[in-house]
Amino acid sequence: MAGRASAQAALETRRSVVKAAADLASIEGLDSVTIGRLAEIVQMSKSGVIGQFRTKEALQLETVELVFADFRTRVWDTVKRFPQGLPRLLAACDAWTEYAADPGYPGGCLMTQVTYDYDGRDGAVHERLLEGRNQWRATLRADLATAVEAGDLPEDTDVESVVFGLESLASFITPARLLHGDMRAADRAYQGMRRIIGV
Amino acid sequence: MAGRASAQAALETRRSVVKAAADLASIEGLDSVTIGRLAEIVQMSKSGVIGQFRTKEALQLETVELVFADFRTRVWDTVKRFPQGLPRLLAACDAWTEYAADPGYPGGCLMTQVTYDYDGRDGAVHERLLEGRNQWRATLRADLATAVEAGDLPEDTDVESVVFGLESLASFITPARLLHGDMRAADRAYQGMRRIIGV
DNA sequence: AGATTAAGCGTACGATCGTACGTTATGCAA
DNA sequence: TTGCATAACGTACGATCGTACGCTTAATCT
Repeated sequence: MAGRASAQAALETRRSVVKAAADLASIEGLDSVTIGRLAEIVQMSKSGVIGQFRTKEALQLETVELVFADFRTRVWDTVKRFPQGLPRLLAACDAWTEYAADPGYPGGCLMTQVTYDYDGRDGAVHERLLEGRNQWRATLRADLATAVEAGDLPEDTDVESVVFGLESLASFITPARLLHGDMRAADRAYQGMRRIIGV
Repeated sequence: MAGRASAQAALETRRSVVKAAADLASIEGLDSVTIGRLAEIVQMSKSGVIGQFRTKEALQLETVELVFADFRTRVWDTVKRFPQGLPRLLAACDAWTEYAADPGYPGGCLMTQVTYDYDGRDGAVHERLLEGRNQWRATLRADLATAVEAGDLPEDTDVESVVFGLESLASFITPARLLHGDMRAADRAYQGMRRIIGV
């Protein structure tokens, strides 16, 4: 059996490949994902796999896009209706830690994995990652600023350092679970976030 | 010029290879370090490089050993003379964040890199990493327990969650520096640690 | 219906991977 | 001085890497 030219089927293929790439990347890192192993997983030929993306970097970028989409769905969409400020911030911390603890990938939170993998490299993936994270940071900053204006947080709150703290705590959930077997990592992270915020 | 059988020279070779491996690993991760590229860096043949270690995993393990040795020197040795309890804990946080911000490797703190790289994998590196980190966690716990006993910290301090918070904050210094260009990451981490500890 | 487009396959390529092997040259002990 | 241990070399191996190319086949469009 050879190729079928249905555009819909092709889209499904793309998705299955990207999903497999994300699963693999969550364990071993995005850049040890290999066309050959992907082909084996989705039961296709190497050329069939790469043909969808033309280049490996394009596949990696699409995988990163999936990560952001997941994060948006699981975290951002669940809190965007909260009133901006402290309520939304706390809801975000809750959804965030819960997502990091159960991201739906076998090797843990892919957002975390990709962040630590590409922080020190150059290239399109690094750039896209930075952009995506900055978007999230901006909403955190906005909520913090609103909370300060509303008087829910002290006037001298160091917004930038609080953002740093929140990102730190969320990012350590995966290694705490996988390395130390800490099954309460999400709770600890949320608890820490409240201390960092000061509430 | 061919081999010289001086044991001392061989030791120097080992060290230069491991050092190069650590430098490379700090940027791209320990397991994308390649015998061939190491050989190129230290100006030796591939067989000369691997001959020192027999297998690549042994080289990786020795690299991890270097990481722990560095951490011990830069962090532990500078605080071990402090009185156990809150004083030593705070001194440790100071040395720890400073180390993470300036670890002496081009791609950032190698301890962090290896942790996030091998947390979800099996094998000897994972095992050794876990053991080494647990050792450090034990001293943190000891200082926290002593601080509680001494009345420097509240009775209901959740030791395990505090340890989680400290590790989180220290581990985010590298990505904050490399990804977001945050040059005050170490300060933010130290500041966050004090909030987590509650002092 | 026939023509066009594209999905997926098979094969091949040059590189590079980790490792094994035998050789050469050196330092140290007997 | 002779002999042994070993550092480092060169070469070779089978695998796998990412990518390029042409082919077959099926869906879509005129």
